[in-house]
Amino acid sequence: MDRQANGALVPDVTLDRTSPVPLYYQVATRLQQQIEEGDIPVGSRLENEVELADRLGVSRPTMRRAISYLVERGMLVRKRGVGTQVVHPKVRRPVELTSLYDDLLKSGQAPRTEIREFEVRPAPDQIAEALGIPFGAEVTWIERLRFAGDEPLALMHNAVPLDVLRLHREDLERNGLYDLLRGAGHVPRMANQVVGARTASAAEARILDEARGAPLLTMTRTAWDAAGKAVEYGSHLYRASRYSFELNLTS
Amino acid sequence: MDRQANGALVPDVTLDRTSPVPLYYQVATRLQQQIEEGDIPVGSRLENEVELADRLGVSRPTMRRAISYLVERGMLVRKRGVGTQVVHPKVRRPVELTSLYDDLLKSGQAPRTEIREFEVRPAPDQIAEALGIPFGAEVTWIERLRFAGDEPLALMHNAVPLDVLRLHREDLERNGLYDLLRGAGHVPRMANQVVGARTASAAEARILDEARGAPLLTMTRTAWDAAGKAVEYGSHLYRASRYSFELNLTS
DNA sequence: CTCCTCTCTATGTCCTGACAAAATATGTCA
DNA sequence: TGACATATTTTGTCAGGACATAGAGAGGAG
Repeated sequence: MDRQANGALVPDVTLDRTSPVPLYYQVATRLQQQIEEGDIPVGSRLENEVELADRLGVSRPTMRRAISYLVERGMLVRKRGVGTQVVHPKVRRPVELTSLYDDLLKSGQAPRTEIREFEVRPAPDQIAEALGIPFGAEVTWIERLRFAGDEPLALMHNAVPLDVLRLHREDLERNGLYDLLRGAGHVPRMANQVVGARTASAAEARILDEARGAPLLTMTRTAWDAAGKAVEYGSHLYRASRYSFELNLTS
Repeated sequence: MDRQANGALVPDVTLDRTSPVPLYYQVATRLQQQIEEGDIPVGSRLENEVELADRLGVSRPTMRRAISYLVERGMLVRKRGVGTQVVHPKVRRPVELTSLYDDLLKSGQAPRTEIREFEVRPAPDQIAEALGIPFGAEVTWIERLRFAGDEPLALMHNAVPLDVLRLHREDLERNGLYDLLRGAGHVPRMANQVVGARTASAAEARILDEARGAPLLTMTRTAWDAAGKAVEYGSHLYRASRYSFELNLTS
């Protein structure tokens, strides 16, 4: 019924209409696989939407939605009147919102964290403003030192509003802050970051095992969940000799 | 016909069906205005899709597309079975891909650029690899010093493949590099950036009017156009005392 | 031979209609 | 009164059709 013998054999259609996972998503995933495996070479044009939809046995809107999904992720490019092309694989991931902990985990280095300070106290005005909470409202204030292997990598300061998450020191020793936030249902979804640089003070140098005057990367961030509620403020110092930020931007 | 007297007055419907600008976009723009002007308060729930569509005289898919557009831009949040909410205004712009020149223009400071070097020459291997062009292929190589007001701000090095754009020194003196790229039809759409820090060498310090050993922000970037073609490689140095990167991340 | 126009193709926009699923509100029964 | 089942509301998914519009190439006129 949904198979046509138009010369070439139709590759196994793996769509499952009884599955709870949306059709358009199944189609998109299937397309993505074919692209990543090289079945559809980089730079080549896809079949046109109508034929593709026909061949897979879905409607054109569904097909379009699948393609749109991959276009938004930077994998395909559409041109009206021309067709849809596969773009260079080098640029396929948009910016991600990860914590240093996640970054280290992915790169295979064993992250270790030393909690140097942990207390509940009123937020300084500047931080209260960044978080959008009343002046003087209480937050959990944390100072942590992050190691990669044996060497210190970053000195991190965080403030978490009490009504977002009631932090415990033991949890923080085992998990990254972002994991805990996610677990509490406050998934960080948007963030504003400012990245700068300065030289290390004597105290900072001692903690980070650097020379005084060594260059440091600074990063301050406020993160919000999907509902727009501020869930975390952070002000971090990274050893520039050991760390840099990598970003993939789009648009 | 398309106006109903259901208690409150229907605000002037500004949709123009003869206009070439898509209906869904007109609707989205209109919604965005109402949100930004506070007509629809932060945190409040929108009318449901069906009623909204009815009231504006468009179909539900069109209405959905308009809403989806604003959801993707981080302005609205949808929850099935609940409704659509306006999120906090603080987090509404995704990452943007701009050049320093654009940044300065927007912030009202008069940007000035001094071209210190300008030549066509074979790309160093490292840069050729970043651009994905053959080793030894020729590029336009530029060194520029960027001023904000009277003070130097950044020392910038760029490489542009010859087949992307045949640069002229005079053009570059009047326009930002990204403007020129856009004008040539190679709109930068994706980029990979690495941000780090180091201290200034004696030569760099002299050029940037800093003390030797002063902290500098480093940024190297490769940018691609929509078709995945690499259009620019850049390696820049910023005075940390005068500049920092601001990023808005999502997801 | 060059330039214009026309046609063909592919994506872009928009509609109507329908059912599914999640979250909340309501109602019923013990 | 309280807990469970049910109804309602709202977004999510999907179909199929219609017309608009941009890009590219073919063909004809000068």
